Amino acid sequence: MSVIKGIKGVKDLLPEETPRWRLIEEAARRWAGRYGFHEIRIPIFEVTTLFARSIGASTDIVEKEMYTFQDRDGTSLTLRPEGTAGTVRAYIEHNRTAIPVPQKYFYFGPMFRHERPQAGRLRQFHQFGVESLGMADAQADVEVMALLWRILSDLDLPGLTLEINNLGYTADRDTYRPQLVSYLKQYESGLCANCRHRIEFNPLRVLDCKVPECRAITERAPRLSDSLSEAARSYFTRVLSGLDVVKIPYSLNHRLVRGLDYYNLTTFEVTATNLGAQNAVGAGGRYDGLVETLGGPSTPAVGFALGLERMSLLLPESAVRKAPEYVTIYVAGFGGHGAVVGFTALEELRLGGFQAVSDFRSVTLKAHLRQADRLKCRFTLIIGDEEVAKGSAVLRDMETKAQYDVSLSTVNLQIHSLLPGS
RNA sequence: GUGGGUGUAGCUCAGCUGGUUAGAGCGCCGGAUUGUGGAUCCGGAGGUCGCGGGUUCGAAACCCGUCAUCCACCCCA
Repeated sequence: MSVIKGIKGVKDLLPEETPRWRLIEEAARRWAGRYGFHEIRIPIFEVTTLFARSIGASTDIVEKEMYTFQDRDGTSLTLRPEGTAGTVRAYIEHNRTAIPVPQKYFYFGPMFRHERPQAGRLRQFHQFGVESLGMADAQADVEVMALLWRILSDLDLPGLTLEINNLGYTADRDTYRPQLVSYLKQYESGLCANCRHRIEFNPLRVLDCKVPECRAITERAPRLSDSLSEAARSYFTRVLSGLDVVKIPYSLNHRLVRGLDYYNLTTFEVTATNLGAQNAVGAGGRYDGLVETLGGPSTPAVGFALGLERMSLLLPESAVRKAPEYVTIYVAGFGGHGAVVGFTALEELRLGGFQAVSDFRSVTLKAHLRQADRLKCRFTLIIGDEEVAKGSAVLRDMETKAQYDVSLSTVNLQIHSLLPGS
């Protein structure tokens, strides 16, 4: 019989790893709550056009990375490659605009992108994301970046820097783009094949190409910051001074251009020095046009997403708290009667609120105690045929090796009184 | 989609320029201790040597293909 294996780039999280994930999720949840964000749970798949329209039809994500399939009636559906589109869709669909206060959402969940797996890159990966809808104010940008930074600082992830850039308004980019294009065309032959292609479709992306030759050329290219309108400049100034006020460290990166089309004004990215090639831990920005693009009322918005796998990669082992020390009771029931009585005692303990376990394979006391030791149980309740005959059991403290006789009829009560701290 | 590395026991790996019954450590089960754990000693179970073809008297080893996986490009969180 052939063994069925998991899908390429799709990972199982085994019990050894889930504690560190919980740590990360709890930190994100805790800080999101403090900043007034509320959880939203949106579907894992949507109509394909939602992503094509929001992310941008000519982006790599939409062009070649989506898991798209046909529903039985022929409509094209796709597994969400990110969370903003679905959140905004839900926001519009449920008329959340009608709710007066600014809407601030957060979400957790798997995202899907058909890419070649690599360190820190999977086909099913997980994001924590935040969307702040309704506020066209620099303080909303700062708030979101502060939240991002607070979560990462809380987890003590090493080697992080927050990079930030100003993409300006659409009109600003429209005046800048021709300048950049004409400059790039002068040096077209020196650019990599990819960037030569980008001159036509997405010239701004040439700015964050990593090929050294391209970088040398773009180093002296006209800068977007020089084409920005006064409004965009002063907005960005307010963002930066806001970051100073709340003491969030950042570094300006004029090359920072996001891979999704819907961003404007503030864009930011947190990169790690210790992550290999996939060094972006989280990223986001302002996307004032998106709600309208998706058919809603004009609504300013900012958000970000964090990659949970990458955070997990960075989280030092020492940060993962040991699982809380439960008082675990191992029940060693053995012998013809002991096994039966032990099984009922095991259930009684659980009903009484204890964490209790046993190993039903073990037929000797020795084997039972070895299991109790391996499972790091604090106590073992020994019930053999002798104990059954006497109507009692032996409670062994695995650390001190002290043993107590307890009556089978009142095991729970007696254990309670014997436990440390009672 | 394109490169490169790696696939031998549950895990980590050894196996010299091809040589016959494929090994170690850890883990697992049992015994020494016929009802008392962790240490020690002894024993045991567990392997299509990723898969398919080829070369050879002989292949885990060499060749070809294929699959998986990791890393990088690319892209991004």
